[in-house]
Amino acid sequence: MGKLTCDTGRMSEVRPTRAEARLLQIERIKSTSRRLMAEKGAPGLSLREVAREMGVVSSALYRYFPTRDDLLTALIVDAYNDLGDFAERATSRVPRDDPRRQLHAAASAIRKWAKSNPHEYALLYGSPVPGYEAPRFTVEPAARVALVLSSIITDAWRHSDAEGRRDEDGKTLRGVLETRTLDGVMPGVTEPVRALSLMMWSQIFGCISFELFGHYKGTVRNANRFFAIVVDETANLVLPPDSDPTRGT
Amino acid sequence: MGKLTCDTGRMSEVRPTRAEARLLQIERIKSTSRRLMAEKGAPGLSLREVAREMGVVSSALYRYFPTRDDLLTALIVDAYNDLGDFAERATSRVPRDDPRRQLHAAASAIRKWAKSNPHEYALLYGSPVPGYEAPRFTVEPAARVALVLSSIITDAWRHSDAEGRRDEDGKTLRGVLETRTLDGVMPGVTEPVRALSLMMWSQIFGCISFELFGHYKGTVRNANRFFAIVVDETANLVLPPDSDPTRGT
DNA sequence: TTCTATGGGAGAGCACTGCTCTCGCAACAG
DNA sequence: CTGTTGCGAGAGCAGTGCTCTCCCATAGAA
Repeated sequence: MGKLTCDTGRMSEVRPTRAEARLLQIERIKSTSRRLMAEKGAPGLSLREVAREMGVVSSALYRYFPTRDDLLTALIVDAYNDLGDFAERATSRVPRDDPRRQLHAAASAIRKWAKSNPHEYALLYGSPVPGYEAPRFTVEPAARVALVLSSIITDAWRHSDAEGRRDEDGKTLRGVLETRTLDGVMPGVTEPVRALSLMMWSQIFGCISFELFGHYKGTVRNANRFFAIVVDETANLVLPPDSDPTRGT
Repeated sequence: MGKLTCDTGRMSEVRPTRAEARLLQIERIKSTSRRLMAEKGAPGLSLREVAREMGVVSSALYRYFPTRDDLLTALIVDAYNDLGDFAERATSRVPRDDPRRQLHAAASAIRKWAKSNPHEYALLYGSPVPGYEAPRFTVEPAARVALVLSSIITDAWRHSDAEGRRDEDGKTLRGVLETRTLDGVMPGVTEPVRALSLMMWSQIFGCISFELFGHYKGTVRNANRFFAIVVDETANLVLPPDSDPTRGT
């Protein structure tokens, strides 16, 4: 299907080719779905409504997505990538020698994205759709988001003179983490710091979920500042002690 | 695990009265729904299937729950109470002078409940059903769960000689938390400890959600021990330094 | 006991959903 | 110019939440 006949030397193409039109239509379906999802939420997303909105009959969509779940999967992948991009860009705007501020920037970006795309956030980090098994190719875009946080921590330790916290008796953490994965993602970081990084990861998303899903109602008044405090506290656990440029050494 | 048995307790009457029959039928609807939900998940819960399972026509259910959301709300309230009971009982089995073990017991109980009732957990702490606004009377049962954790911490500080961490400059935490609520729930606990307690709360549920929703796949191998480590680390933040009976003073 | 009001199940029906299938048209390839 | 292929239209199936009407057994009043 993806065969492009490029040797025909076709010049000024006013109309898009079949393959281009297909990609364009896929993009139109996804953006319409995103718009409707923003209004009514992911589980309420209706193929028929998407079609109606596009001025097309519902069965036409099945030419592009064989099932509703496949459309959702495409939206999930896009959302992961969007969030990953957003967090990466926010992080890269902070000087590399200030990992604490980098963490704050990354975490705030994630939270900001979540608050402006609540339904897509819920799709990624809320309850998984029952009976829906995330396909293989969603894990790589999903990992990008976590990678933003982990690489800040890894870099901080790489450029630090401090010794990472060690597993004192050497037994506490044996077999707790998947070393195979983490050796690649957080090279040179001690096991306890890796564990605390995973802890920070779930802490950040736990906070955002609680805020977004309304569990803080009645206890947290200023969610912005509370979130900043939480990030700062967990940063203390995962960053080397000499990592704050303003704070001496 | 805390399953509700609908027992009229009345022996004199062979046939139940109208009111009793009604309560009994409500209980039957809820338990059938719970069973189906355990198989197919909350969003896939179908009134018609519940009715079919009960050997009754679907419209009959509307005599008891005016809408599907009302049935879900009833299930949510029951689930919060069930989880709250379970966590309370687990906590009360640990001596009061060991708050750290109490926290471990409470957190483990919550996690255990979540793993044996994953769909109900998702209903409580996953993405909220879109367009569904949790009614007033769900917040009290919801608060019970958080109360288990917060009262362990409050008790620990009450029976401790240590001074709770103070808000040094007095400005950092001003207006961050809802003092009105927390004064009642965590009396005599300093503001930073309250904030860290909320942090612990979302940390615990964040971990459980990540584990249950599959986000730890590829990074955490032994979730039991990882969870214990996380609880222990956060316990360090919220408990008074002299609170461990085994550790001197 | 008799009468009547009420509660609750049965069943039809409406508008909606995901999904399948067939048909016919238009753009492409050889 | 002649297949082949891609794609939209439309009908149709089984399922959904929910409403409405009908009808009967029961509970309470006379």
